[in-house]
Amino acid sequence: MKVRCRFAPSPTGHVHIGNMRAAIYNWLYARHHGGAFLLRVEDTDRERSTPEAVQTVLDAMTWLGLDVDEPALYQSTRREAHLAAAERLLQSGHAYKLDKGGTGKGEAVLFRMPGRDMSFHDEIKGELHKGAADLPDFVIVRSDGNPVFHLANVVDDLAMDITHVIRGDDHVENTYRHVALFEALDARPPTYAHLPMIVNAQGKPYSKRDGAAFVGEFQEQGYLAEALFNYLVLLGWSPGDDREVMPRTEIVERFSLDRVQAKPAQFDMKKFLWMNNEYIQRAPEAEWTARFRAAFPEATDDAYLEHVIALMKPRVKVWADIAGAAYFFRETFPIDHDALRKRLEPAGTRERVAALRDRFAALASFDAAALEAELRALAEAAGLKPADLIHPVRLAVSGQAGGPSLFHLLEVLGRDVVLRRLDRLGGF
RNA sequence: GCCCCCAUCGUCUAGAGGCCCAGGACGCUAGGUUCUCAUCCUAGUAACACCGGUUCGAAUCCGGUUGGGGGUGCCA
Repeated sequence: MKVRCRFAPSPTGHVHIGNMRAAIYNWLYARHHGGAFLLRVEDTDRERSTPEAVQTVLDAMTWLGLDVDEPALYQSTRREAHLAAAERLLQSGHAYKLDKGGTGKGEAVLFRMPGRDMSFHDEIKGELHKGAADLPDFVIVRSDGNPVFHLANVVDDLAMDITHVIRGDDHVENTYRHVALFEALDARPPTYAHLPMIVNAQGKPYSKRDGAAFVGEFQEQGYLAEALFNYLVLLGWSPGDDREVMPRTEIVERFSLDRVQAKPAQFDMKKFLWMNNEYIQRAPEAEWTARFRAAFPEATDDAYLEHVIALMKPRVKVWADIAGAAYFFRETFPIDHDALRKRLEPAGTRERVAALRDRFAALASFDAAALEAELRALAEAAGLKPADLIHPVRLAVSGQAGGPSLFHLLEVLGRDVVLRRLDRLGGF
């Protein structure tokens, strides 16, 4: 039988990384087995399930490259099917009406559990059991006539011909109900796999308070989709050897549910940042160019841009870091005043920088080697360490305490810009 | 409270009775490279939760304890 997996989010306006990991695992399982990956939008909460909220889910999936094989099924269109199933269960004696709790709100439809101990196989946790006493009947249609999640979920999985349900740990206990529902509907339940949760440093469910928790935030902050994909896959699964940074094709090839952990995993921002860096450094040149152009529309000189990228690349860990290269393109850029003050402190520094400026102005060729020779010569003549000149010059031209090799930086900026910024030092 | 699940370095994990006085990665620390920052290189640090069994032999099997997580809705 062909594998059919699904991702069934309720659109809330945000896509939590825990949900996205479930989507990724479903996608991987389907792709590994040459099956189908489907999307079901559980949009029965009309308040929150706005078109924008649905679009957020779609965007997140597109960004991470989770392609869907069939048109999405919107649960809100399925109400009649859900109610028909309830009616069928009523007819077959698997359900009954009751004013549960005597609320006076009218009668709800309750599903009659089998009244025996139950068990099911979980691909991650193994054989799970529960006693009949802990499996009470439950509502499948509210007294207001609306179907409940459990009913809708099972009826839709049936309609979509789902073979494997890979979802969060919070659904483990629901699974007994779902299995019973499938059986009462004369259907074979799908295979289940419950993923442990993603937790924070305190072991509690990872939330927005712990940092970026939604897919959209990672995208906005300049992380790479492939890095997030790779990191999320490794959060609870490993291929069994020491491979970590893997191309997607390899992950698809090696993925299996039996290597998924049964315990919660902590999201480690440090390691994710490392992972992101692995990917960003390998990003195609065209991507780097596009990112720089987007950040600095004034970058029109291709050769110049190429030089800047070469200098900045190892210092960019997240696309947002590109903003730190502003001094290459603009005359107004952030200045680290504390560092500048400190570097200008030693007596005579300004004068020596001014002298250096004049020497730079007179240079026959404004290249890194010549600049370095000139600066070192002046430093030696003044009885200083090269660093005593390098730091103030760096602050003067870039506003920053750190950055690319100074002499290459100066060469790329060019004589005019460098001289102007050194002159400007007098104003500080 | 009751039910279910889980338990290897700080973190993510390898390990399915001897290959493990436990391996890799991130982190951290110390060196190296260097004009700074980042990168890079080298080394180091650090774990089988605890107590009992089973066995010639246990991180691996069993029981208990402790700790953690999930569930316990006419929410999803």
